[in-house]
This record gives sequence, structure tokens and C-alpha cells, in this order.
Amino acid sequence: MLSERRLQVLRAIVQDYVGTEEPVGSKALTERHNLGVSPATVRNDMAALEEEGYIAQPHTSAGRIPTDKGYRLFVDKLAGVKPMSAPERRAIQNFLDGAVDLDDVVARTVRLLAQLTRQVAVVQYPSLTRSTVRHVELLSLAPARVMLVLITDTGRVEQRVIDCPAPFGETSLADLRARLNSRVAGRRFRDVPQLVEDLPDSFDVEDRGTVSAVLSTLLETLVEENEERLMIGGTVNLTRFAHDFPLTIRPVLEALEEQVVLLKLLGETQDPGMTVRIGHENAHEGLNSTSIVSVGYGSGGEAVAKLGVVGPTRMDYPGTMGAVRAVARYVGQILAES
Amino acid sequence: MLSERRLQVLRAIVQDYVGTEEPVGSKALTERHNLGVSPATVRNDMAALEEEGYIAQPHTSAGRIPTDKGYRLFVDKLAGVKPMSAPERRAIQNFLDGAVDLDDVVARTVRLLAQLTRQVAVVQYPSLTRSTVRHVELLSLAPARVMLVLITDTGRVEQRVIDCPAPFGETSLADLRARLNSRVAGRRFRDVPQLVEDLPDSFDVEDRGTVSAVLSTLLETLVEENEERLMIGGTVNLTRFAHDFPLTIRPVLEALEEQVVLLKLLGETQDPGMTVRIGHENAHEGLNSTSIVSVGYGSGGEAVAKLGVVGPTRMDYPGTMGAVRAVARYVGQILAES
DNA sequence: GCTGGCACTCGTATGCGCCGAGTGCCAGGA
DNA sequence: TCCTGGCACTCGGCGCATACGAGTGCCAGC
Repeated sequence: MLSERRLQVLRAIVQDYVGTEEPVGSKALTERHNLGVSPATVRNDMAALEEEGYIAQPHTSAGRIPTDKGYRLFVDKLAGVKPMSAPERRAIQNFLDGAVDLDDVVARTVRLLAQLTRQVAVVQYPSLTRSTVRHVELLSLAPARVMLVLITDTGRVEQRVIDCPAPFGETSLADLRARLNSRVAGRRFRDVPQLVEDLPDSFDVEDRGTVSAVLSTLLETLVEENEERLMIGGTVNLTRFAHDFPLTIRPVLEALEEQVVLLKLLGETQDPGMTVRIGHENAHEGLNSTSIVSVGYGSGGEAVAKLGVVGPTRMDYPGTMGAVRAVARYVGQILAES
Repeated sequence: MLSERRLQVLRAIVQDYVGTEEPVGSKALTERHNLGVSPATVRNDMAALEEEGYIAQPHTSAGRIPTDKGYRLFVDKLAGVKPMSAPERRAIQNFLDGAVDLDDVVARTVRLLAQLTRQVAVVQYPSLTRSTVRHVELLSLAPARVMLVLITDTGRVEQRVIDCPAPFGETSLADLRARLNSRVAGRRFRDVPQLVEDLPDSFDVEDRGTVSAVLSTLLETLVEENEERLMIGGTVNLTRFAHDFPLTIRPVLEALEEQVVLLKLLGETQDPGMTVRIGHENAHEGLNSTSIVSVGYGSGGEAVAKLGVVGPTRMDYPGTMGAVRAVARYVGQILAES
């Protein structure tokens, strides 16, 4: 096991490297931190840390930089979450309070997160399946054409157009609308399939086809893979590493445009608590030199989706985690209010 | 005025430069194009073109590159719009046909445009004010809380939550919903303000406050500046110029994140036809070395919004214009169908 | 008005040497 | 056993000088 001092050395290396973005040497370390030992001793510790794989040298005769394993230890054992200051918390609340609808909430959250962390922000829209049905609306667009509108308690709205197998009268439509809502309003979307299963049976034969069509579209809308959306912002922040990143920035942008990839990464863990995935811990190759800090958020106790940031492995983990956690908390509040 | 041959030389310079991304010299020009004259003659022409400001040398003893003015002339007089091939057109249609709702249409359009042009794509959501009301829905969330949902003929859905000054019964709500729809359904959003002006008067005194609150929220939603949204994609393509752009990429990303800036640029001209803004013609400083090709699209004859691409001034204008135009056309069709 | 020839410019690529930060190792001391 | 100062060594970065070559402008001749 690593001695207490060696852990301190590792912590110091991570902090300095994150601050300066340059490999840190033994002499600089002893000068900037009160380790109480000489550079030579620190060198020995560094050699040990390197042996264990926590740090590495970019090339001989350069300082050390933390490895993914080093960051992992730092995040798990050596650093806490830096809480937001009171003014910062107030600013977050003010900024989010002005939102007029869900799109606005998500858009503001993305901007806020990107600004606070100076990194790329990712916010997932509240999952349909984990939300509650507020209302289901059916509109007649044409004799044999119906629009289905789903509204969730989180303010999310989905709509689909359905071509009916047969003309569907206004009274039938009103009937279906009423029965549908009486069954599903206030219930979880996840339970909707069972709740509507036998609904077609109670309709006249000539209407059953249309009712089934409507229901199957409703169920399709709830299929886990399709129903998830997300918004991304703050990609400008990628250019802050332009000096060494002109080649690294590209795969990251590519990964970010592949929303499927991001959704998979975010969804990897069910745990609604804070998750930090460092460098190669991310399955996607393009994100091998980035870390993802994410956390679930939701209107009540349960998380309805995730949000987080993507940044270089060399990031300020305590600060980032603090910002992500604080934002998630306030977004949850906003959603609960609306 | 420039002689015919000099225009040919300019065209050749633009084409070569766009292809090779390197300053083009007189010798290379005569080799790659059948100008029928010697390099020396071309040199004279180039000197004249430079004199007139159509081309410039990055430094002495380098080839020439087109200036913004040169590209302008090229676009206006020397190049047409390159039509898409039949397979390309088919691919566009197939790709867009799979969309399930407006968000999906917009998302697919962005991806498509980015892929076709290999540039950054920007698609504006159909403007509310230029669309037609399909339906207005009112839902009671709590005794004194109402949700307003607007649905347009283009499939766009907006929703707002309204806190009512007084409890508002279900029957009053149904009444308002019915009257509202009978007045505005099928009408243009732009005309809605006049159409609902006197609506509160026809309600009982105790309900008037709520009716006014609903209407004023409705009108706020239609305010031009707030109601416009857009989606951006293909930012990866910016990295294709990474060699000379590590510093230019940043302001562009910044401008792209400022959606307001983009909306202003897109909205600058009312003309629904194709617009090309080259380099410094863009008011925004960060976009001084990019060109924007945009065009209006719409379900019927009238344009409901714009779409386009942002790329380096050194872009394939005929190809880009062709792709933008073709995509706009198909998006219009899709919207008309739904 | 076009062309070939020619001197000139200047940016880029290449090679070389210096500098200095940082290391590993070792012998001596607490 | 652990820490420390000293020392030789490594190696990337930087500055400088040189060579190269693409491309130009100009001019005399056709």
C-alpha cells in the first residue's frame, strides 16, 4: 500500500498538473507544497508511484503526469466534491428560474453547466418511460389521420401523426381520448403498455383498427432507445486545449455528434448518484483522453435523466463535480415546480 | 471591365484553390486548365485581377488566393448551382422520409446537410408566426394552473404553464378551449393577436383575469425574437481545416453557440431564395473567414424558416448551393405531408 | 498583345548546437 | 531504514544558418 506521503505527492501532482497543464517535476512540487521533504525524496516517491502506474513521464527527463489510474485514485480517495459558494448557487437558481418551458430549461442548463465548468455540457431530456403521464391528446387532422400528443409531468411533449386504416369520427376520437386519459393520466409511462392492452376490445369493430394503430404508435414512442434525447453545448471549451489538442479535439467532436454513443455512456450505470468515468474507462475510443462527470436528476426522489460534462482527463474534478451536482439539484427543483 | 479570359482565370483560380487549399500559381493554372495562353500571360492577368482586388497573395512569391470580392464575383457570375444527382436526391428523400416528428425532421436534416456538404449545418425550426394554427390545447394542472399547448401545421409544438389569478373550472376551461380554437384554428399565427383581442369580454367577470393571462402568455409565445429556435450539427467538419484553423475554429464555434447571432444572420434577408454571404459580408466578426449559404424552406409556397451551412470562404460553392437547395426542397415536401 | 527568359523574393524545410529542466543513482548521515 | 545533497546523464525545445524551390515581375522580341 502507498504511504500517506506518497498519496500526498500524488495529490500534489494532480493538482499542479491540472493547474499548469505541464508535467510537474520534483523540485517544483516541494516548492509549491509543504511536503516537508527534499526533492530527492519526492523523486523516490515518484519512482514508486510510477512503478505502481499512477503517474508517467511523457518522455525521459520530463516531469510526471497522472495516468488514468492516478486520477481514479485521486477522485476516489484524495479529493472531495467542492461545494458551490452561496453566490454561485444563487446565480444558478436565478438563471434557471427564467425558463419558460422544458426546452428552455434544458437549453439553459446546458449553457449554465458549460459556463460553470468551462467544459462541454451534456443534458439528457427527462426520460419518457421514467416520467408520469400528464395528458394524452388526440387531434383529428383529416378523416383518417390523427395526431397523438403526449405530455409528461416534466413538461416534455411528444407528438406523432398516425394514418388510420379507416375514417375515425370526432365522437369516436373524443371517446378514445377520454378513455385513454382516464386509464393513463397520472400513471407512469412505463406502466402504460399494460394499462391500455385491452382497450381496443371495448370499441366497435370498425374503430378497432384505428385504436390499435394509435396505441401501437403510443407504445413505439415509449421504446427506450428512441425516446431519449439530449442537448449539448459549450463545445467552444474544447478549443481551450488547442495547443496540444488539434488532433484530439476531432474524435471528441465526432463522439459528441454521435448522440447514441453519449446516451449509451450516460446510461451505462443505473446509479443516479455521481459517476466519474476517466479516460480509458470510457468505452468509446474517441473519448479516451476525456473524462465524463455525470449525475442523475429528477423532480422527486427518482432520477428521470442524467446530465454532466465532458472534459479532458486533466480537469478540476472537485470543482466540476460540485458544479454538476449543484446544477442537477436545481434542475430537479425547477422540474418539480412546473 | 474584365476581359472574358481574365474571368476564366479567376474561375480557374477559385476552382483550384477550393480543390487544393493551396495558393495557386500561374504555371499550375496553365497546366490544369486549357486557357490556351502561356504562364506569362496568365501572370499579367493575375496582376490585373489583383489590382482590382479579386485575388491576393498571402506573401510575396506565393501563388494567389481569391479574396472575398473574388468569391463574390465567382458566385454571382462565374458559377451556377450544381444540381444533385438522381441517386443523391433519392438518398435525401429516403433519409428524411423516416422522420417521426418535427424534431426528428430537423435533426435528420441537420445530419444530412452536414454529411452532404461536409460542413456545419444550421436548420431553423419553422417559425411560429409564419405558420398556421392547427390546434390550441388547454389542460388543467391544478385549480389555478393551466397548461397551454400550441400545435402548428408544420408539427411544431410549444407549451407553457400559466398561473391563474383565480381558480378556473373545467367547464370554463373547455369553453375557452372551444372558443379559442374556433377563432384561431386554421388561421396564421401572425393574425392570432387580432383574432383573440376581444375574447375576454365574452367571459364572466371572475374568469376574465385567467382568460387574459392565458391570452397574454399565448401572445408572448409568438414574439418574434423568442420563438425562433435552431439546431446545429456537423461541427466536426470544422476540424478539417485544423492545419491553418486552430485559431480560426474558436471564434466560429463561439458564434455558433450564440444562437442569437446566427438567427440574426439568417433573418437578415427576407428573400426566401438562396443567399450566399461571403467572409466579411457577415456582420459577425468571428465569421469573417466563413461563408454562409442559406435558403428558405416551407411546406407550401411560403418559406417558414431557413436552413443552410456555414463553412470556410474557401468552399465548393456550386456543390454546396446545390445540396442546400435540394435539401430545402425535400424538407418542404416532408412538412407538407405531415 | 502574347511569349520565353531571367533575376529576385521569400517562406519552408533541414540540420546543428546549446540550454536547461528533470531524472536516476549513490554515498553519507540521522 | 529512511532521508538528503551531489552529480552525471538524457532529451525535448529553441534559435540560427543554410539550401531549396515555387512563384513573381519585368523586359525584349515576335
